[in-house]
Amino acid sequence: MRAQNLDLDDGGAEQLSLSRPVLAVRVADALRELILEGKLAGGEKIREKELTELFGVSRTPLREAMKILASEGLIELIPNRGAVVSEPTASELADAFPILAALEGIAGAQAAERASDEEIAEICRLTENLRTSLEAHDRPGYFEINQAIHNAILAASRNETLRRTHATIARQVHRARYQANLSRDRWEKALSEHEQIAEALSRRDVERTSRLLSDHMMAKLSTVLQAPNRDAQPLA
Amino acid sequence: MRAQNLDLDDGGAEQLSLSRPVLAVRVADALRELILEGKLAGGEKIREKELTELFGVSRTPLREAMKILASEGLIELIPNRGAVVSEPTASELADAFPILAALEGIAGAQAAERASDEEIAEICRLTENLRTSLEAHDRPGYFEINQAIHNAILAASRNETLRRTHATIARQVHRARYQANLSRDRWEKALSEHEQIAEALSRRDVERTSRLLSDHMMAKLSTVLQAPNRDAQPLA
DNA sequence: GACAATAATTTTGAATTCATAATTCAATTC
DNA sequence: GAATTGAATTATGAATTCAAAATTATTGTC
Repeated sequence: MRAQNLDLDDGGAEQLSLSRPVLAVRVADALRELILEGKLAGGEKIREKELTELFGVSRTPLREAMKILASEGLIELIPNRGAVVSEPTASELADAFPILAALEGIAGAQAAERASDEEIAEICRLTENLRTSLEAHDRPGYFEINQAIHNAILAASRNETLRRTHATIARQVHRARYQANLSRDRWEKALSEHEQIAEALSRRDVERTSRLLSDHMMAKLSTVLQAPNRDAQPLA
Repeated sequence: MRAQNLDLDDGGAEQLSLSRPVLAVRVADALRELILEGKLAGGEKIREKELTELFGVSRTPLREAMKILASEGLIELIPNRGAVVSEPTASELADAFPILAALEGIAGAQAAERASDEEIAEICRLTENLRTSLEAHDRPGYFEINQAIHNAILAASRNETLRRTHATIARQVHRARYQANLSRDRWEKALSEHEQIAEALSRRDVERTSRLLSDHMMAKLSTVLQAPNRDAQPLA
C-alpha cells in the first residue's frame, strides 16, 4: 500500500486558506476509513510503525488519532500493548440497532419539521436513483445512495448532536451491514420502504416519517445478523 | 488549585495489579471532571501549561486527552490556537433532549427485559432514597441519587453501546441540568414519575417503563431551558 | 526434539525538543 | 490619542528521544 496524502481535499480554494484541521484529526479520518473499508480487520493489532510509514507522519499525531478512534469505540486501547481493531459481537451489533432506529426516528421527525423544500426534493431525487440502481442490480451503487439518503435526512434534521451520534454508532455496524447479502425480496421491500419515507417526508408528516424510518432500520437487523462474517483483505 | 493525583482509585488490590488505563485516558477523565464540575467554564480557553502543571504530566498525554474530549464534543479544537470548552447553545441543548429521551426509553425497555431481580431491587431502593432526600430538601443528594438511578437503569439494560452513548450526550447537558432550579412543584412531580418508573420496572412492563422514562426526560427539557446560565467559579 | 531460561529486539508510553504560528506589547506614525 | 507596525514572547504542532514493557530469538538442558 502506497503512502497516503493526508492533505487532500481541503474544500477547495477558500480565501486566505482557512486553517486545516489538526493533523491528528486528519489521521483519525484516514485511519477510520481504513477500518471501515475492512483494510484493517476486526481483531487485528495496530502497528504504529506500519501506520506512521503509511501516512507519512510521526507517532505523535497517530497516537492522538488512536485515542480518538478508541473513544468512538472503533479500536480498543490495551495498556502497553497498543490497540486492536474492535470486533463487535453479534449481540453488541444487535444492541446497536434499536439505538440507530431510535435516532433515525428522531431524525425523520425533525427533518419533517425543519428540512427546506430543497432538501426534501433532493431526498426524493435520491430515492428515485435508488430504484434505478435496484433495477440495474447495482449493489454497490444502491448501498451508496442508500447511505446518502440516510445522511441527507440526518443533515436535514438540523440536529448536529444527533448527526454525530448516529454517525458514531452507524460506523460500528457499517462493515456488517455492507457484508449483509440482501435477498432480492428484502431488497425490493427496502426500496418500497424508502419510497414511503420520501412520500411521508414530502407531506411533512412528522409522525409517519419518524415511524417509517425507525421500522426501516429495525428491519435491517435480521438481515445483518444472519450474514456470514467474512472480512475484507487485510492491510499490506 | 493543588496538583492532582491521577493514580487514585485503581479499584483496589486486584491480583497481579491489572494494568491501569493509559495515562491519556486518566487525564481525560480528570479533565472531563473539571469541565463537568464547572471548574472550566464554557467558552474558556484551555491552557496546556496550566493543566500539565495541575496534573503533573507532560504535554503529550494531556494533548491526547484533549483529542478524546474533543471527539466527545466537550471541547473544541481550534488549529494553532488550542482548545476551548464547548458552550452549547440553548437550541443545541434542546436538541439533545429528544435523543436522551429516546435512549432512556430504550434503556427502560431493555432493562425491563434483561435486568436481574437484584438490579431492580436496587433501583427501587434508590427511588425510596430519592423521596427521603426530597423530604429533607437535600438538593445535591437528590441530584446524586437521581443520577445513580438513571445510571443503574442504563447498566441494567446490558447494552454497552447504549450506556456509552447516553453518557456522552448526558455530559453535554450535565452542567445545564445541574444548574436548573427545580421548582417545588416540578420536584414532586419528578419524584412521582420516578416511583412510577420503579413500579413499572418491577412488573417488568417493557412498554410502560420505556414510555415513562422517555417522558420523564422530556419533562426535564423545559426545566433546563428556562434556567439562568450562571457558571461555577473558574479554575485557579 | 521439547521445554525453560535468558538475552536481544521490538514496541509502546511519555517527556523533551524543535519549528512554526499566534499573541502581546512597545515603538512609531498619523 | 488612536491606529499600525514589528520585534519579543508565548503557545501550539509535531518529530524526536529516552525509558520501560512486551515480544521474539537464542541458548542450554533434559
